Amino acid sequence: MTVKQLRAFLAVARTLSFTQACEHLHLSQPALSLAIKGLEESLGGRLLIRSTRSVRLTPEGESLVPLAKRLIAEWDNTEELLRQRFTLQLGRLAVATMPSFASNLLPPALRVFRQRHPKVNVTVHDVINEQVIEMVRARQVELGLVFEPEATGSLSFAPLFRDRFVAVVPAESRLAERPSLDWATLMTRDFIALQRPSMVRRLLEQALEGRGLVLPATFECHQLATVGRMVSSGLGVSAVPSLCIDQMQELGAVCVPLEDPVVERDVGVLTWNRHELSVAAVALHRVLAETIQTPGLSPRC
Amino acid sequence: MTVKQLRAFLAVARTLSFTQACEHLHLSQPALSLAIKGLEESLGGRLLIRSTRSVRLTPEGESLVPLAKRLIAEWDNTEELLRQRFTLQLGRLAVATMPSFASNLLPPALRVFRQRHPKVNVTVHDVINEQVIEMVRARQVELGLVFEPEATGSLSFAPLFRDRFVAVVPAESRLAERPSLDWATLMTRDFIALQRPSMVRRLLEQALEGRGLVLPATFECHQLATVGRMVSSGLGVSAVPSLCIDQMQELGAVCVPLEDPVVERDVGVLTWNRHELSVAAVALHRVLAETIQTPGLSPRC
DNA sequence: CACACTTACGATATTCGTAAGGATT
DNA sequence: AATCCTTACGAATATCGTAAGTGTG
Repeated sequence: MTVKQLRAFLAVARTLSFTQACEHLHLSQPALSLAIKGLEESLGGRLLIRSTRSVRLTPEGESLVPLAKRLIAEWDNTEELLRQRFTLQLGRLAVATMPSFASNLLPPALRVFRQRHPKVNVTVHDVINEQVIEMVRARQVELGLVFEPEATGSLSFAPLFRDRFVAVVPAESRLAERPSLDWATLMTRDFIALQRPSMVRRLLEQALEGRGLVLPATFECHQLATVGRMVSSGLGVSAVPSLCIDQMQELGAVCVPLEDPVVERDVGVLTWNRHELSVAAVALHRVLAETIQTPGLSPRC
Repeated sequence: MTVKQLRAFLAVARTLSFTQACEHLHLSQPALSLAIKGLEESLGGRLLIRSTRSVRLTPEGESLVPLAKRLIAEWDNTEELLRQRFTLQLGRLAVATMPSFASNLLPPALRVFRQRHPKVNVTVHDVINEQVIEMVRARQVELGLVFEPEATGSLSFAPLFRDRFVAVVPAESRLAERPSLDWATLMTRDFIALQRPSMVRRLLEQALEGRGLVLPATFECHQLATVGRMVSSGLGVSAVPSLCIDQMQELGAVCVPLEDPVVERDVGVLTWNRHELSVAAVALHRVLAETIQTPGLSPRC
């Protein structure tokens, strides 16, 4: 029994005429005859009574009609679903992202993606960096947006841009006018740090440790937005990845290049394996690579 | 997309190996490769990641697995169902029969049928002769067991045997010793008739009308079993189709050939159209033709 | 006799298996 | 080097369409 045969049978059952069914099927009468004959032989009995002048269904044929209808309908649905999924006319995609990326670079990228593929559903998990890695590893998401991990293991990391930490100071501070700052200078002020566990916090600690410096966390909080507000309120200074520059400036803080040491790290896309991504995931990855450019310092007002 | 391709895909998805899948499918590796390739092309994307050393599913492939499983399972079920129906390993059959046939000739025929085709479900509607014809015409049943109707219309009637009415008299009656009876003699006694509407009653009335005789219904009842009991109790005499002989004798009445006029009529199978019967219906028709012989008078004890 | 399905047959397409090729462990 | 999938190619099979055949209304 083949799909073609079932379709042929249904067409004949509907029209009760081989000739008419032929047109629907784009097939010649003899070919249709053979198809029906083949179906009947494969099932072991007659489905249609063909007296040269009329076509009718046998009871067995009659019982096959609803079954065949169902079968063909589900067949077509499945075929169409997969086809849509491949052409991104339909689909679901789950990504995980660290908070700093989620609130800065991701939204515009998603906007572009949405414009290109309006039917694809996207779920964004904004969790801390380590959890992103876990979610990719557990295959809960196809893509993860993270700082490059130390050990990728079975995962693969594709960098999007190199992120460099910048100082965040109150607009009223004298530091805000400097063209650049070094860590020693920055740390003469009260420092507002993210609480552990946080990748940003860890990157800072690791970088300073190499230079014999200690992070003096006068204030600690969870959210970058809070850091920005605290700085702009004059409570102290901080240092954040450059991908947060826009957010910090919107919150009223000023970002200044930070050196000695320069703390930098790749930000990119983490996947289980690049080769077995869904079409939707590949498309989003492409959009990310296209839309994201290294965040830099815009001229201060 | 074809059934073969889906089966091939499922086999590879299960084993995650083309080589192993080949054995299950009885196919060579290259043929399998081409089948998968064809499926992927027809759907417009890759379902499997083949690195020379390992085979894995793409997310789209993964999403296809449960759909394909369902599809193939239903496909096989449908195919098997029809095949069983054709080989009478399964099936349903509805027949209608007039009461006299139901309680006399049908049971042994059904026994044989059941023995040959134990999996076929048979529904027997035992209703009056006219209703049998209606049920066949309405296609509620495939076969009807009736006296030959006056007008078959679009139905076709195939006779099984020619039935001749016999007299039914009490065992103690002097009439019981006669080798045969005529109607005039029989009607000197009280007559026990079936109530209208009844084919048996109608046949009698029609036959006697032609001879200027009138049916003197002293007693009337619905069931043939009651007629038998009433006769054997000495309440009177009756006349029944020969297919009821055994039943009457079991009830203690005596059957005697009846003449002048001889009332006879074909009993047979009524169908909508012989050519579009189910395999099961044809089989039962065949069993009926084989097992049923014209009921006659066995030697009295 | 005209219409509708079936059979016959040659052409085309598809599918299959064998053999060679390529890549990874 | 061994294993596993892919590509190449010739052969077998299946399917299709044209043309002739057959039976019914």
